[in-house]
Amino acid sequence: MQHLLTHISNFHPISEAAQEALENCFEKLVLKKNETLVTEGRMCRHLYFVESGALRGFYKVDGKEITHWFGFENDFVTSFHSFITQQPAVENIQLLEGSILWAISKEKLTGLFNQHHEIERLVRIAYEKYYIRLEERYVNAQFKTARELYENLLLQTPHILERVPLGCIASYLGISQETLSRIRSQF
Amino acid sequence: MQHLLTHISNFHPISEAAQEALENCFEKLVLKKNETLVTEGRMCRHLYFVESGALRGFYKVDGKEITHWFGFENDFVTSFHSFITQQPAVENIQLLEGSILWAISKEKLTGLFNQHHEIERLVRIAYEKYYIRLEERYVNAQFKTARELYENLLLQTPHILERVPLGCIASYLGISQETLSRIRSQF
DNA sequence: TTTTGTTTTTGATAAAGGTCAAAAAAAATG
DNA sequence: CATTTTTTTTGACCTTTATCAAAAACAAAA
Repeated sequence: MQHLLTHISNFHPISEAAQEALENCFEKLVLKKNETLVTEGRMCRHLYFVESGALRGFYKVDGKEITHWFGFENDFVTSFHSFITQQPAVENIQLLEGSILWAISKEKLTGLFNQHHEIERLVRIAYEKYYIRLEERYVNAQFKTARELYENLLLQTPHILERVPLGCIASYLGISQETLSRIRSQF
Repeated sequence: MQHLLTHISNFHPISEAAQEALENCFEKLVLKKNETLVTEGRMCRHLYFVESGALRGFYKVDGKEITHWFGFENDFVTSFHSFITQQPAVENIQLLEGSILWAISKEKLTGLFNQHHEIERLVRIAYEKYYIRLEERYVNAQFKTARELYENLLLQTPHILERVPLGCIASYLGISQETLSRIRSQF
C-alpha cells in the first residue's frame, strides 16, 4: 500500500487526510499469470493500480486477440470505457505475470472526489497525462512503417519486448506476428 | 457566450456562481477561413470553444500535412500537448471555415479550478469523454480497411465529409487521397 | 528424458494501398 | 465571363505487409 501512496505523492502531492482516505478505499489483489481481471460483456467497476507484475488489455476481432495496451508497475489500469460509462466491457484484461494490484471501486472513487477536491485534481491531472500518451501512440501508429514502430518500441519501452510474448506485441503495434518476427531478425 | 454556457449546462450542470466565473474568463474570437490559431513551435496557452465554424489540427511529416482532428460547433479544441505541458506545439490549428470561438487561458482555467471544485469536475468529466473518443478512433484506425474507415465516417460523422476538403479527410483516416477518391467513387 | 503443447520462424503467394504523373473538374479571382 | 489556381479523379506500376502453411525452436509436463 505504501507503494501506491508513494507513487501518488511523487506524481502529485496530497494532504495527510487525503492519503488516509485513499488508504481506506483500496483493496489488495494478488493474481497469478494468465488469470483474467476483466471479461468482455461484463461490467468493469474498478480501477486498478499495478504494484508489481504485468497485464494486457485485449479485444477480439474475427476470433483474433488484439492487444491494445500493456500495464506494468505503477500504472493505473482498467477497462476505461466500461469503468466510465458503466456499460459492459468490450475488452478483456489478462495477467501476463503474477501481479500485486490495488483496486478501488467507482463508487468509492466518486465518494473520494466529493470529500477531497485534491483527489479529483489528482485524477484530472492523471487523465491529462494518459491522454497525451494515447495521442502520441495514435500519431505514431498511423504513419510509421512496421520497422519504425519496432524501433520505437525498442528505444522507448524495451521492457515490453522483454516481458511480453511476440504475438501480443505484434497486435499491439498493429502488424502481423510474422512481419514482426522478420523485422526482429534483422537487428 | 450564452451558447457556451448552455452547452456546458447540458453537459454537466453547474451553479450560478460557477457560470458567472466562467463568463468572466472567456474571450470572444472571430476568425476567417484559412487563418491560423496555433502554429507549431509556438506555445499554445489557450483552450478554445467552437461556437460556430470548423477547424483542423495538423502536423507535418516529410512536408506533408497530416490532419489528425477536426473541430466543429460545441467542441473544445486546443493543441492539447502544448496546452498541458506548456511546451512548444508540434501541431498547427487552422480554420476550415470562418468561425466564432471563445478562448480561456491556462492561467485563468487553473484559477477557476481553485475557486470552483465543480469546474474542475466538469473538466475531469470532459476529459473522460474525450479520452474514450480517442480510444475508439485508435482502435478503429489500426484494424479497419480503408473502405471500412470511409464507411464509418459516412455513418458516424457525415458532416466531416460535407464540410472538409478530401485531402484533409484522407490524412485524417490515415490513407492516401487517391485511395480515398477511388473508394468514394464506388458509393 | 520423452512427449506434448505453445511460440516463433521461414517461405511462397496475394492483396491492399502507396506513389507518381497527368487529366479533369471545381473553385476562386481579376 | 475568362483565366488562374486548387482540388479531385484516373491510370500504371510498385512496395509493404498480410495470409496461409509448414518447419523449427522452445517450454511445460508426464
